[in-house]
Amino acid sequence: MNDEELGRVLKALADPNRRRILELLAEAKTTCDTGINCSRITGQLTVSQPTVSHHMKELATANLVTMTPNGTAAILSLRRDTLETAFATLRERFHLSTK
Amino acid sequence: MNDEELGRVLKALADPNRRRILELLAEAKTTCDTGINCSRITGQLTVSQPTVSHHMKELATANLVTMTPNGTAAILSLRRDTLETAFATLRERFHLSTK
DNA sequence: CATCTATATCGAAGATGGTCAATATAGGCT
DNA sequence: AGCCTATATTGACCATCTTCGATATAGATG
Repeated sequence: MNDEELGRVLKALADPNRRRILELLAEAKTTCDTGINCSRITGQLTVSQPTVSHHMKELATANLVTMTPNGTAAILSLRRDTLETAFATLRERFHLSTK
Repeated sequence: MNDEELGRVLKALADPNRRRILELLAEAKTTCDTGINCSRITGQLTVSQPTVSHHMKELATANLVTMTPNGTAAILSLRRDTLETAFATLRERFHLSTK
């Protein structure tokens, strides 16, 4: 992963609301839910719908979530692979043990 | 690691110049150098000395570097433990495998 | 003490970022 | 067609961030 992509991921992770969104997606996956959409997320946060939409776009641009349109809504899912790649890149750049 | 500390770490990592600083510290350590100080870092980057000083403060606040004063200069070192803790916290929050 | 080198602080400028209300777009349903 | 629900876009506001020049502080050294 190059520095530009890494920067997008880290900038995306730097906001508390975006971290919360990713957390909600992670939880939704493990509870074997039917899936979570933007309006469900808006219900969980204390920010407006346009703000959530903005954050989702940032997360999608950073390849941290995929948004596949499904009718009116969108199926959201966490890109764990991108997180893994980002962590691996950071480990390499900072000479951390690659355990 | 709580969300506030995590936020500081991620925000610190979100800037390219700060990532470069951490990288220089990581390299300095592995090359068994006598150590690197702020002026050496200023020489490697394309930003001014006050800017480097500002970034060092941010990195120190995030516990990503320690700056122990040594005479006129300062001995800088990378806090790998903080990085490890941050990664572990993110892994836990996003339900990634804790390998 | 004077001076040099290293780092920090101040104050300001410009850029970027998070947020909202208002509005637009678009798919599904009656 | 008309409406409802879900998401996106626009435009603006305010806060934060990065950066700089100028200056201050402080330790070392002649």
